[in-house]
Amino acid sequence: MPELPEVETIRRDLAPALHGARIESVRVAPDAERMVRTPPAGAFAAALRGQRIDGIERRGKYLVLRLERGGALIVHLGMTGALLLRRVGDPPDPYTRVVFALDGGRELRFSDLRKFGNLWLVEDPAEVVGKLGPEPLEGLTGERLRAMFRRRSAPVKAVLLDQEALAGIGNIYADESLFRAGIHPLRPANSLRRADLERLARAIPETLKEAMGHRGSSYRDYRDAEGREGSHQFYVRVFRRTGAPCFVCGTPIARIKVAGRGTHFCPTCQRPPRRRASRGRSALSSRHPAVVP
DNA sequence: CACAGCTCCTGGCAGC
DNA sequence: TGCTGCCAGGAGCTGT
Repeated sequence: MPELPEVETIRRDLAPALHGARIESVRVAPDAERMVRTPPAGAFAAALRGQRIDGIERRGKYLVLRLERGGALIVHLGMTGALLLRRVGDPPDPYTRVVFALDGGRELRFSDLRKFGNLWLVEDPAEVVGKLGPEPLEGLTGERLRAMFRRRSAPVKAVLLDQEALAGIGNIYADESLFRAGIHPLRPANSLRRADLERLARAIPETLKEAMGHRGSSYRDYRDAEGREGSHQFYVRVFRRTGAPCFVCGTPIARIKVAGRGTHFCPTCQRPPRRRASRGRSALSSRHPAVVP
């Protein structure tokens, strides 16, 4: 699953090759037209023909390809998307949904088994990435997290996955960051104490940078622009290590569901939240019984 | 507004 | 062996 470290790895791979490249033509597979969000696939392909790529940026998990004549091609890789830099005539890549033919006999292929990926051609990138929260690698502090979490009673992991809160963190790095910070994924975000927030503000960029050093994590589908796997899956502390011993204390890693996602943590290193009051009559409410009409 | 739950999509895999 | 049905999950959408 491409999250920030994977998308940034792809961006760095593609940047030198794509800078100044000219798009000769674009082909969208008929069964993948809905992956092109705007404009309609035909207009999308026509408008890109002849455009030169001016630069490639990343915002959260989105890649923003600036076009010389203005506007931007924006790509989100979804769950299983890959952007592969190939040459015309190279062996076909399975699940290729969109092909950008470039000058010099090169091709940029968008392969995506599950079709969760999306593409946009827009005048202003803010139309797509404008609502994203801040970049976690740019000046994250405990204070900023506190402001972000202030009105959020959802589990802290759910808020970390919210791209409008913080951009670029997905399921792997949410679990890894919370482990590194020693915070239980079910703690309500707005219940974190200042020390928790400071540790989390350090843990998130550390986790992301370490993963980038390993060129991302490949579980099944992630590939870089050359089709190679990352290696960070061999270095994760908790993600998909259910039942295996915690590297710190030896306790078996637990797996629960949070915000609909498989969630992995160490029950010893990440202390559970204070249990909520039971739904039955609490001592408090029985002292103040509701007035029955 | 915040949040939970549903939807999309497909290959892999458990269970029968 | 081969079928059925469940699972994985990013993000957009709906309902509360």
